[in-house]
Amino acid sequence: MVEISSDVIRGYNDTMILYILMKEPSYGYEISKQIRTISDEKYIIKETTLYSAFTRMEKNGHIESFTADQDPNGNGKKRTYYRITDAGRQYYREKCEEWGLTKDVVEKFIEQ
Amino acid sequence: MVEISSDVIRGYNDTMILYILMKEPSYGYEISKQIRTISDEKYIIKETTLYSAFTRMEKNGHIESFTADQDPNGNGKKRTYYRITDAGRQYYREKCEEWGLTKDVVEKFIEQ
DNA sequence: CCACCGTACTACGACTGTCGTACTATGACT
DNA sequence: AGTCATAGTACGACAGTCGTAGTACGGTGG
Repeated sequence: MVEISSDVIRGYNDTMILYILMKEPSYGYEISKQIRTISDEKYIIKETTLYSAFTRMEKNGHIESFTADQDPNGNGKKRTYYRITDAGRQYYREKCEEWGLTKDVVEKFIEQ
Repeated sequence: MVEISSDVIRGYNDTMILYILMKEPSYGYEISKQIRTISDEKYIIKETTLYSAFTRMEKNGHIESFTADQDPNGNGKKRTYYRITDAGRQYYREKCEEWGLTKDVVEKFIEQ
């Protein structure tokens, strides 16, 4: 049974990051820009929140990091990329399920 | 303009409490039972979370406490009741608006 | 008669995630 | 020469939640 957690955005930052990494590996700056555009500028994740999420998520095994050149010509400049793992995909699916539940619960207490 | 906050359930506990207090003043134990039943047993607020919410909310001016007899016959046993203030009602309305925004944002990152 | 359950809390401390602030470093543009 | 965009790292504060525990009272069951 899906357990409802006590954090939502606080818990859903990880979910947003995973959603982006589902398509292809990416890196911090790019992910933050994507979150901004996908949310229509309504949510701008703080840098520190994002990078501390990476650390946590890598520890949890939801993502893996690797370094790659900034441009394909490979002139030395490196970036840290992240790629979603199977555990991360699994976690994402669970969070999506949990969201349905959470939304239903919260909406019972919301008017309009 | 409504700002999106980073906490949802974490921030919506207060909203749930206010929702209940909109109807009539109530007290801790009763509120916790109502949250459980309204949410169809899907969300059970922890006692410590609830009572620390009361302290915070009274400090914020969203609720007011008063003591009253446990039963109308008034045989000495007292309970701490809480009543919503105008500021609390205002806050509740804002949170409801914010919820619409938050939901839309989160759902852009959710599949299904 | 005593143990336990439901009621109605309070106290304390730990933990987690977020966020403010600040700093580094590079390349492009002006 | 200065500023902006990029791409981060480090550190510490803070808020809200939660585990644990303890108090107190009344009613019910064995």
